[in-house]
Amino acid sequence: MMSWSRNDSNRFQRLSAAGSSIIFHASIPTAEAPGKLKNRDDKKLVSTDKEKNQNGFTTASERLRGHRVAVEPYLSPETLPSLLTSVSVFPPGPCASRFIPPFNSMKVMFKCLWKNCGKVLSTAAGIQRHIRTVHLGRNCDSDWSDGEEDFYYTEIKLNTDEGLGGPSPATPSVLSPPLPPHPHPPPLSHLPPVAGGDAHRSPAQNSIGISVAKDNHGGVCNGRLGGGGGATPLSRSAPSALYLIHADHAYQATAPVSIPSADSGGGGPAVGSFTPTNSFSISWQSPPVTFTGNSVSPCKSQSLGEQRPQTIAVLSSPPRATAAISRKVRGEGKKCRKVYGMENRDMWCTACRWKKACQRFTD
DNA sequence: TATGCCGGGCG
DNA sequence: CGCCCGGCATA
Ligand SMILES: [Zn+2]
Repeated sequence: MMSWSRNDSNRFQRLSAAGSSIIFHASIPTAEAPGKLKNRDDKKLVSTDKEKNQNGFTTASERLRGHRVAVEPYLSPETLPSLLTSVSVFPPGPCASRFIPPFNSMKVMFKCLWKNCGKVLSTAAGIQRHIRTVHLGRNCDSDWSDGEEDFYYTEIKLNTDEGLGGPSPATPSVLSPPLPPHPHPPPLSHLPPVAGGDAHRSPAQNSIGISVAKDNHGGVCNGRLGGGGGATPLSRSAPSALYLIHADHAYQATAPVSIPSADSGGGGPAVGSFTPTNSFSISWQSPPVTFTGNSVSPCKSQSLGEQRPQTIAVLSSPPRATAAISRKVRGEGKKCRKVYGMENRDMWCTACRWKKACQRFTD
């Protein structure tokens, strides 16, 4: 007759894994398919619960969980109800840095992210003007800008060697043996295709290119989320993942969601045993923390070559007004235990006696 | 460390 | 079910 109220959806479950990932996508995936993201024109959705379900990254995260990967959402300022989610791809090896490597010959372009546009210009001013006039309908004179255009275009870096021709999404091999030290990381398009392991593909066109690797030698983990429509590894809508996007809105706050590794339980030396079976959710609350480097695995010795994750940013629906829905925050009010004390345990409500959620002092 | 309570085990 | 408790997140 009584049911214990539990906010399972808000609970974090432990995940046994070490590793982190960065999701990237060159444009807001708005195609009509599972996992699609809504453009923020949809202001109605802002701050609503529905909005949260709009973003496919949650889903992506959900799936990543199966591969023991961490997802780090970056929140953009509240004025912009958009979310930058970053997931980095860690190649195997003991030391995975999460900084963007200096690419050889890169050419910076600016791509319009407006749905079905994709116009690419070589100057920021140009793209801004394009967006302002074409998409935002601000014919007004030149200069006026509230900065909104910024969110509809992105800076992309193209490898001039490969050009736009090869629509091969970045799919770092993660199962292959660690590469020898390499002064310069190879161009994205040279990355080997998905090596062994299970390659998961979502039928969605909006799939987010995700490749994951565990930086922990103990476990093997290779997953690829999305990237292809149907059975083809390369979707024509996917090539966007090729770009090394660089969202220059550096003011995002981070809300890192990392997956703790192994077991911390009392006594059991369970290091190395993994059981990725729990549910997973992301808290949109952004702690005052900023980017603090790798939180997953400290670089240990071993002179193996180091590879870096490719980092690309992504826009998605805004969390906004989420101050409340973070993780279960223990209620302030004192409960039976504290009120009556251990010695008067018989005065506690039954729930408290059974170590359940107090039903006498609810908050 | 203390508190709150989820998840699971037992009868 | 009622009841208890390990273990974990949080304060
Ligand atoms: Zn109580």
